[in-house]
Amino acid sequence: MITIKDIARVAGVSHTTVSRALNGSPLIKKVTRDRIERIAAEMNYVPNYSAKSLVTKRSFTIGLFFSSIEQGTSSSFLVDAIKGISHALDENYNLTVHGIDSVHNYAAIQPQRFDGILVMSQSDEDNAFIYHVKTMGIPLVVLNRQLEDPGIMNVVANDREGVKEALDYAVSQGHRKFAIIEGKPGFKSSTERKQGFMDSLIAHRLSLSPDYFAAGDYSIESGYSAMTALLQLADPPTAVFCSNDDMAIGAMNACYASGAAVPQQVSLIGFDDIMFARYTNPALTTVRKPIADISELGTKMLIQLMQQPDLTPQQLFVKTSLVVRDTVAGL
Amino acid sequence: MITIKDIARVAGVSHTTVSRALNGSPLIKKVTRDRIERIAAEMNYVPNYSAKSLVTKRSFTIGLFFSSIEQGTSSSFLVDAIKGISHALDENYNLTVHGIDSVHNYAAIQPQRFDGILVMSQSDEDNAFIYHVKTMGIPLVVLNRQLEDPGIMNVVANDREGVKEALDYAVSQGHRKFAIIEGKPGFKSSTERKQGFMDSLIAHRLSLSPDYFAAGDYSIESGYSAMTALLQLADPPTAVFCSNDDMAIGAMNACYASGAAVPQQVSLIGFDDIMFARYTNPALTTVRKPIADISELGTKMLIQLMQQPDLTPQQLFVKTSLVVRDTVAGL
DNA sequence: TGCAGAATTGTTAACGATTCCAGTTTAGTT
DNA sequence: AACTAAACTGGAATCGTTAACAATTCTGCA
Repeated sequence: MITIKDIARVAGVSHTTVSRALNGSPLIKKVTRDRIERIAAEMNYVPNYSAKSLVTKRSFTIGLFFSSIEQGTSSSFLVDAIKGISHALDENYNLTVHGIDSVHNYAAIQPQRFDGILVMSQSDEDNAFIYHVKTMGIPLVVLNRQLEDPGIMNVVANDREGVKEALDYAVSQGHRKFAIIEGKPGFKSSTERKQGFMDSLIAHRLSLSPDYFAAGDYSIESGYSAMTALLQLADPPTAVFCSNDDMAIGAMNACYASGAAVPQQVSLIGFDDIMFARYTNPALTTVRKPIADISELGTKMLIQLMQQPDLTPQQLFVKTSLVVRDTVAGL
Repeated sequence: MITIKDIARVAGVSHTTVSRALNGSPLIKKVTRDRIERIAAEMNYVPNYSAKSLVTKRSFTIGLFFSSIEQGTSSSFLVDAIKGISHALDENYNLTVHGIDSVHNYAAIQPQRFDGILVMSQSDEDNAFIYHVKTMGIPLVVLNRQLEDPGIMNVVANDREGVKEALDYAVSQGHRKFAIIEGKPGFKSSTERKQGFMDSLIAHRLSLSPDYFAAGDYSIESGYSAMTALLQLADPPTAVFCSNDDMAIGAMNACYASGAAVPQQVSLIGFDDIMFARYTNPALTTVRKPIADISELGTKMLIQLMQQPDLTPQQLFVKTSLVVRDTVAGL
């Protein structure tokens, strides 16, 4: 294994000079630096990060923690998240991945082990973990789930605006009677999406009938039963916004079961753009939550936070995009 | 930050003794050890892994590399894989995750940085990377994709047996006319699954008509067109085995388009049990590839390999399981 | 030419752990 | 009680790097 001392010997300088040259210190003359860099490259030198860490007290690893490793719904998140993060992350940082629910020993989550932590959060059950990280003083960014606490850096999708845009589109297609299947009660995302739904309807001076607000909890099953109820209304809606894609899939199945044609009879709009949205039959029109972008921006914020820990936490919103497929009919 | 020297001071012993006590050295008297362990726990001591790494030359991190981070199909893999791995992995090991295609500098993949490497492989394009790891002498296990090279530890699903079992089931449901949509030519998995298909048919003395062998390449589109062709046959099959779920989804859409009812007119069997398999309409009967189990077993093998690097590489097969849903009709 | 001050480079000591080798204590035997 | 072997503990070096401080080499100008 090549060390800076080996390079120093070859270059005829001290190992300190080598260290400085390789770390871009301004103390080193350009010719010396160039020569040392060339020699290092020739010798295939790779720095020993353990030694580096030991003295600089930085670990060069950032941790990605995500909720519900035991549940299925988060699966496509993860790849997108990792993609976005590695985009923003320096190549000699390590990204370690953990399920929050498999962290048994909170004491092991320490500043000396993580230079920074990203939490891909999907549920308020993550809060205990989030606050532990915060109290340990580890630079932290929470992704994907909107937090109430303004003291934590938070990057999320602009759900409200995204839903409004989708509804605007449906209005432009001629729809006037809109229903919503709401998300899990108590979740910030549920109220945000509902608000976007109402924003659009109000902007277009459309009526908001109480009958058209159906309860849901983000599960396929709840989408199914909510849709079934909606279809039994005397005057059913022509378009239904489902607060996530899972419920949209449930709703679509309910339509099949009730013999209601999608989209001719009922138009459907989802939210998330999960992988499966493009495979449904017909393919689901939905609002794409840009997980990769959220992750990339979050990582950039984390890096800033690592450099200046006193940076004021912000809440950042990333724009969603409307994915028009085949479940909204023109009237 | 608490170090062993702090503990030594409190315990009135040398830091050497503390190190030994905490690492289970037999040289330390039981009473001394117990006392030191108690003090360490009281002081919330957490070892500094950088220091440990520096002297022991172990990094305490194992790397998970997976192919095609830029493609979608692998998404559900990743969560399952991480789940399985963390099951088998000691809590003070770090698991770092990387996309193979985002590794630009092979030189950074070094023994000093990884105690071991797992490759979740989906394509033979990974081979270059795999051989780099091998030549670097890093303990290595390749998961999910069957390798030709017997010199590399390899854990895969028993595709052949799994397909056979699924076909046996379809036969038991009364089917006699079976078609197959094959996987990507040249892939080991394609031939294995095809072989399982034929094994079952031969065992049941059913005929293998060349018309019933349709080419595919594991893509949704190829499933669609293969199925379309199959439906236009004068004597179409009653059951079609699709070599993966993606093609099964394409095939199902082709059935919709041609007005062939699934499963009444055509029964469909997939392979993989991807997340969406349960969401299709009707829900897809398929062969579950036990990614979590593969990953867990692979990790165990990797740990063994790390302890005794001269262990003879093996090829291990993990049993699949048949997931009966709604796409195979009883005749 | 000589010299101050700037620009470079080098010496040495950390960082927190393990480990070799030596030193001390304890126990067992005579 | 004396001696020896076994059991246990400690001192000091080491891993590869950075960084405080010291030392050296250049500059430019009187």
